[in-house]
Amino acid sequence: MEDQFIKTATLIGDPTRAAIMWTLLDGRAFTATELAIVANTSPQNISMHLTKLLEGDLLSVEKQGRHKYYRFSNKEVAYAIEAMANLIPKPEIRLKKEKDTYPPIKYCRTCYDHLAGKIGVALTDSLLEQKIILNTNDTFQISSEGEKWFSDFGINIEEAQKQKRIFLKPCLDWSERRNHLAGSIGALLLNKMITEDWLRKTKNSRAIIITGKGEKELLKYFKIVV
Amino acid sequence: MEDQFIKTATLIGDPTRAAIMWTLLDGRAFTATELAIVANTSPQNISMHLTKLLEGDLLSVEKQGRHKYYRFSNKEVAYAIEAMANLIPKPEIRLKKEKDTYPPIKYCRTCYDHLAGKIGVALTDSLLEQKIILNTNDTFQISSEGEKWFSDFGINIEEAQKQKRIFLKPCLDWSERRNHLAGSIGALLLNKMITEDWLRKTKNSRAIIITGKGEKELLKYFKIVV
DNA sequence: CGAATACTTCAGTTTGTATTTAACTATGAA
DNA sequence: TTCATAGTTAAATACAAACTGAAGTATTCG
Repeated sequence: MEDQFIKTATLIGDPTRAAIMWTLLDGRAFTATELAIVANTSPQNISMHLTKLLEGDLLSVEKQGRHKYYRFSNKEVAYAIEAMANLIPKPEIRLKKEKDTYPPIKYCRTCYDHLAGKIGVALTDSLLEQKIILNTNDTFQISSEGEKWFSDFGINIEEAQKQKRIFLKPCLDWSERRNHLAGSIGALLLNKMITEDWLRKTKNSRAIIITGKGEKELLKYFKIVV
Repeated sequence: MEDQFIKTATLIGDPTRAAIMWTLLDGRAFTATELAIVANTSPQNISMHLTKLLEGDLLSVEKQGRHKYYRFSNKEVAYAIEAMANLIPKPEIRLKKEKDTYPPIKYCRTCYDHLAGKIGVALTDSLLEQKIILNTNDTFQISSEGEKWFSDFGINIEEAQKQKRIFLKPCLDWSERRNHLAGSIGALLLNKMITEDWLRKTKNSRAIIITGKGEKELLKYFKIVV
């Protein structure tokens, strides 16, 4: 078992391959050429590395015409890379921006079934600021005003609470190193935004597209600039 | 941020250093010489690698006389290594042992504040088998007999349920790849066993020692052979 | 169809970094 | 004191594995 672990560790621990994994963490699927560009190397070389990652079962491919789309083969891989990203030494000073809107969204992805990425964090911040949810020592709770807010928004909280899965929990986002909403509430919010066509899921990827309607509504409800 | 990630990945991704991390995952603190032995290399070499891991803030040291004890510098490191260990390709066939006791414990460690390692898994299995807890699609629940059992055991469930933290949840163990008890119940069980002197915490490590009394009681209550 | 793009394969070269050899300091035991 | 053990440092060496160049296949597009 030890050698197996060493194999996996050395597989991830090559500069070019680590760059690949880092890029794929964004949730989208990338072509070999795209990965060669971001990893700053030749097509031949990236091809070799991608083969190794495939053999190690860390990635999966899908062929579309003359393109090959690579992405993580399963969520455990994403978890591992996120956990590793979490070990990056923290910057000393965090610049605290005093603005009344949240910074523009660079990308938008789902953390398996709830919203993560910059939008997930911004959304969570906004919910906290509006006191819709409350943070008491890293546990989220819905306030009494929040209960009204969710029902106005069209989400039935009682039903969510009945579900087996954990109702409401924070989930550390690697890119922002801040908590965003997970649990069934996170999933319900995501779902609602998709049915309302604020957001659309993309095929074969964890990435999410923001519609024109979504852009307006996100600004209105959450002061998020897309 | 990308280069930082690459640095971390390559730091872990050297065979000798990966072997070190794998060894330390057990929770105990090891001396440089011990690590050289398990990693199958020379003292000079292990010294070089340990220096790099210290510089990367992945490990911390404590000097005791002429010995230096190395261990993970924080829990995030353990999380990351566990997440990586989770990527190891699963063995095709799982040998299912049909015994009426659980296999001997090789080591015993806490997963931050609940019992993990072989003993944690064996304990959870035993609780499941005795129908003290029930597993319904990867969510644990306490049965009605279980409620009585816990109160007989000296654990007040009602109080635990009032706590903010998640009451009862499974936690995937890297070594056994099986769920064990986390949440407040896991912590309470661990605590109880410590106050009853079945188990003792060791200084400077996540490892746990089983006392003579504990050995008898674990067999009696849970059919666990230590 | 031919030309361009996307990707792969293979053989040869380079290079980064792990390891070895050797000499040194510090602590503990006899 | 003297010897043994624990660990470090520095320079020289070795080597695996990444990379390069050249040539190949497959697909799309005009």
